[in-house]
Amino acid sequence: MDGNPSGEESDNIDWDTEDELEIQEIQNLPLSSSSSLTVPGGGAIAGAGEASSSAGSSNSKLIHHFVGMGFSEKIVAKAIEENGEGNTESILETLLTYSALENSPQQQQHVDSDHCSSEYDETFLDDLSDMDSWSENEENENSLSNKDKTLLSLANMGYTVEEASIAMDRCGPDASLAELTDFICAAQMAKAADPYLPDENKPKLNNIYDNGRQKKRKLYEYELWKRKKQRRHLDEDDETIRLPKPMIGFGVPTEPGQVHSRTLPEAAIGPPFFYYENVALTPKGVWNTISRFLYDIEPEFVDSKYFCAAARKRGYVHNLPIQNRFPILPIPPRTIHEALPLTRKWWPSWDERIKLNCLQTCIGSAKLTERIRKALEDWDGEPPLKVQKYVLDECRKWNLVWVGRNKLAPLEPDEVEMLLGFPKNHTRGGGISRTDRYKSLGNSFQVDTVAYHLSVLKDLFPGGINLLSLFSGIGGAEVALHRLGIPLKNVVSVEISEVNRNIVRSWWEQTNQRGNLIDIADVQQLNGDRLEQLINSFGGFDLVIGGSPCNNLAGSNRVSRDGLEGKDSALFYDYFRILDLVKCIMGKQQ
DNA sequence: AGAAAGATGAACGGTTTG
DNA sequence: CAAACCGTTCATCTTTCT
Repeated sequence: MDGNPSGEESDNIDWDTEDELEIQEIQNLPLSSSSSLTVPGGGAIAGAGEASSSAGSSNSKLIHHFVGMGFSEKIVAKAIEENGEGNTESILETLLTYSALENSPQQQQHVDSDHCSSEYDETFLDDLSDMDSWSENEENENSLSNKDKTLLSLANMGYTVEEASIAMDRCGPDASLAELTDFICAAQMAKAADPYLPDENKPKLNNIYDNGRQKKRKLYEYELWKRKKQRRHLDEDDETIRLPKPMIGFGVPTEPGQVHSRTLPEAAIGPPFFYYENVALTPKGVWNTISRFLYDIEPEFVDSKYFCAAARKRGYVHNLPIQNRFPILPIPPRTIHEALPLTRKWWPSWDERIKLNCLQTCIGSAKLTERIRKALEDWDGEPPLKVQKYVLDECRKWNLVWVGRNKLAPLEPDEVEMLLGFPKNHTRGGGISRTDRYKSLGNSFQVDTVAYHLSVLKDLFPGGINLLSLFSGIGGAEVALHRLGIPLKNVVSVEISEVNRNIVRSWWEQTNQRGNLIDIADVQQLNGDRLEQLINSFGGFDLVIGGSPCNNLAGSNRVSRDGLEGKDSALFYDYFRILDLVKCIMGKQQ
């Protein structure tokens, strides 16, 4: 915008030159070229473990568990041998000791399988020793110096200890967290853009699945967890995020109890605005982690039952203003009767449901509804309480509605579309199966809820917005903005599923959008270069929005509810990575 | 015809919270 | 204790490809 580099003596000029100097000095420091923005994540290490460990026994499961934490299989086996399978706590202690002592060449090789630079080993050792001395201090004193606290915060945000300490040296002891992250980011950007560095030596800003770094991060995380546990043991100060009751966040249109203002942490303030969504009911600690990465913003937990006829408990982390929100009109039906009037005729008085439960990806089977019908037709009028209880439990579990005498049925796809705030037949056609419609819808936003939060953008961007939509799915964010009457100028939409991309594309065409829709299949393709190119072409994103995969967090998952480190839910870290890159690139251009 | 790919239906607990 | 939960996997049936 006002990036006018003419020779006026303003504060800006001073800032700029100083910045450049510092960046240049940084480049001369022995900063490893593999120093990159790193965050912990699921895939790589765990995958390697899966491939190499053989099937079946409880022992191999235990090995796998520790390999997943970032230790090598060899060392894990040794530690288990020494401690026995029973005592996981002491196995971990042993593993940590090993990792500090034994940085054998074999292990290094095992760790850096592919794309690690030659400087990598050095970095790894440095960081480990850094970590050790730090954790020793910790145990001796049982309190953190300010410096350590800052270091810890930076590490938690995904930066390496090395980057963090350089930044702290450079920015001085009084530097704020925001200044430090800006500095690190600037250094990374400068290095990535350095025309004198050969490409292969440039840091990969998007390279978050680097095996070795992940390993280091895992160790670091574990140390953190251990200390947290200790602290909790000392004082019962429970800092896990609690869900509000009623679950109305900063307020909903229909209920009293609005919060009119909040103070965002400095590092959280845009540009760009951002909006992150995921399920509210996660395993413990997940929302703490999400909030910590997303600049310590307090999540807003809202149940969509205040917006439509179905429950949908979700957490939203965003840096949007919260004043003067308004809902999409008309207000959608908010009871089952209003939403599905045809069911009223068959609805028995003993089924007191007013709202549906959360709309999920699977529906009840025909066999189940048939069983229920059989169980009900034995009684004329009201069945005994026992039967009522059975039927109601199944109704709530599967969101069944009454479609005939004694006859229950799951919702039709178009009914789900309506409840979630999508236009009818939004997911229909284009070769998508019924099952996949349910799946895509079950994974989507509730449009009215999200739109209520996004409504504040309408006055701020009367000419429309540039949108970066990650994990777009069937385009809940796009539909919400459109229904709010906010023009969409350039939309970059990242979505892995082809049918979902087709749904969004076809919606885009059918609603006669004037803007430009760019779709990308894989978040991994969105690296610093690509983002910079996109941002340069239309001048930055006004909003970065997305809900990352919840399947490893969601309560319905009986198989792989592995938390934020789960195979898919770990993509949250890509949301953070991309958001932070956008923040950095846009910050730099101003 | 037979293989391959796709669609459908059914069985599968556990964590967290109040 | 009740109540809720953006799900995964496997067998079987159906459709499509060779």
